[in-house]
Amino acid sequence: MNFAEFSRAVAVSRRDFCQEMLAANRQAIKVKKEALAVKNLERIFDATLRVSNQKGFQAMTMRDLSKASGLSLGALYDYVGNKDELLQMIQATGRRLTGRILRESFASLAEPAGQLGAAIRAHLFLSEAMQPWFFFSYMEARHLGEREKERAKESEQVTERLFAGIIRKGRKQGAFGEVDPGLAAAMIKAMVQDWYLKRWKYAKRRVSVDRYAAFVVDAALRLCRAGEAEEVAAA
Amino acid sequence: MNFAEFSRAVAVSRRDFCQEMLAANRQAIKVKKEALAVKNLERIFDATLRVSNQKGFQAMTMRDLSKASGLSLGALYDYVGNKDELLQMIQATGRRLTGRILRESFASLAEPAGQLGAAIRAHLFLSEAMQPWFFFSYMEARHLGEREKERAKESEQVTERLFAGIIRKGRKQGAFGEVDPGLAAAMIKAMVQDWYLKRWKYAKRRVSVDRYAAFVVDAALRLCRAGEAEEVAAA
DNA sequence: GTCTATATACGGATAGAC
DNA sequence: GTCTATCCGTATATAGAC
Repeated sequence: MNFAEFSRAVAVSRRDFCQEMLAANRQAIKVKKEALAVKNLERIFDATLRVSNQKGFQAMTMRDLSKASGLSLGALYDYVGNKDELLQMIQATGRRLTGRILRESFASLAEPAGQLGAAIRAHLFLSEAMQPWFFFSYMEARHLGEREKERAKESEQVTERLFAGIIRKGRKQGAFGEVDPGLAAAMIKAMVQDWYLKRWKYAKRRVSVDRYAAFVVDAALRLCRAGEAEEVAAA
Repeated sequence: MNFAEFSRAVAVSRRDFCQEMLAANRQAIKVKKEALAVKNLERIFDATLRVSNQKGFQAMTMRDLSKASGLSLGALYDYVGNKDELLQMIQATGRRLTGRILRESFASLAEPAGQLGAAIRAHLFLSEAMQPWFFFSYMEARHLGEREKERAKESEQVTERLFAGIIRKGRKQGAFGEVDPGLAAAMIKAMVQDWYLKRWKYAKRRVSVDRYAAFVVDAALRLCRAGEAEEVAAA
């Protein structure tokens, strides 16, 4: 599976995001016409991520958002309630969407090495398709309330446990060598995260997602085949 | 070299930091008594990181800072000029300090594998000793002006080039196998960064710096001995 | 549904007493 | 050197016209 194939198979466009967001907040959004509401939510969503990812959500004023979205200050408040709710709304929608897609994306494979590769690719490709949200989510997570912050951490750990689970199974089956599944999973997560946090770096070097994915999968497998490699190093 | 040894050898206390900061901003700071100025700078520095790392620098008001540092609003302005200068001052001081220590910390070793391990450890231990600053610096970098932002990116790339240089040399000497030095360096950097960005995670699992360092060094060497490991996997 | 105008509050920075 | 009191700009959120 490469990124082009992934994009064709999974629906994660801005429109999909905003439809999900509207559905989950139907009562709070004052505008009734479905199509219009989605259209304007898209403008708000887009503007929020664009401005926030440049100067931070805190520093973005509602006037900034008004200018960037093309809606007046008054109109904005027909959609968002207040600035804080806007943040919560975006975070919650994103987590729901990514969670669902990740869960769906690797039930099929059986062999641990294949599973690990598929999980890493699913993650990377998802973060590529929704890069602005992933970046935003990471950077603004600590500005949320305690409850939401815990959810964000939990979300990170779910991913890691998923990797760790595959590694643990691989060890039992003898496909992988001696390696701490928890730490190995954390390292994989860190490598995946670097892709959407340091876009500028990889863009500068003209590294594509597909090449990056191949490298990370390779690095992960090397790490997990630790026991065998160790003997070589010692020999 | 473990963390305890590193701590004994290198001076990176909060006091050291603030002395450096005072020296570099002597003309801007109105308070003349050296010892007093350092003491209050420590309180300001400490409070800034504590509050910022919780709610973000932008969201921290000067009133927050006043309360957290124990100095009055008026007194603060005898030390900081304005809020923006405070940010710049902390960033510049930290970069100078870390840059100097890193450069000094591995001239001695000759063999590539040893050098790579030493460089990784130096980085990790430094980020451990100055964790609040590293976290702050990472999170607030994008809120700086364009010029300072470029400096932050440059600072990241300097580190990476350092890793990449060692790997490249190792390949030439035959100590390492087939691996992209640039990407491998980026992965190492990502793993090192995870330590100070996700403290909560490792604290929860009771992973020490020393254990983390051992794991990362091991992972890095495995990655760089790619060529050899590959043959094993294929066999 | 969307706009402009505005009430109300809060933050940065300073003046001047102690 | 440090404090309190205050100025002034700007932010959020709403009311009410169109």
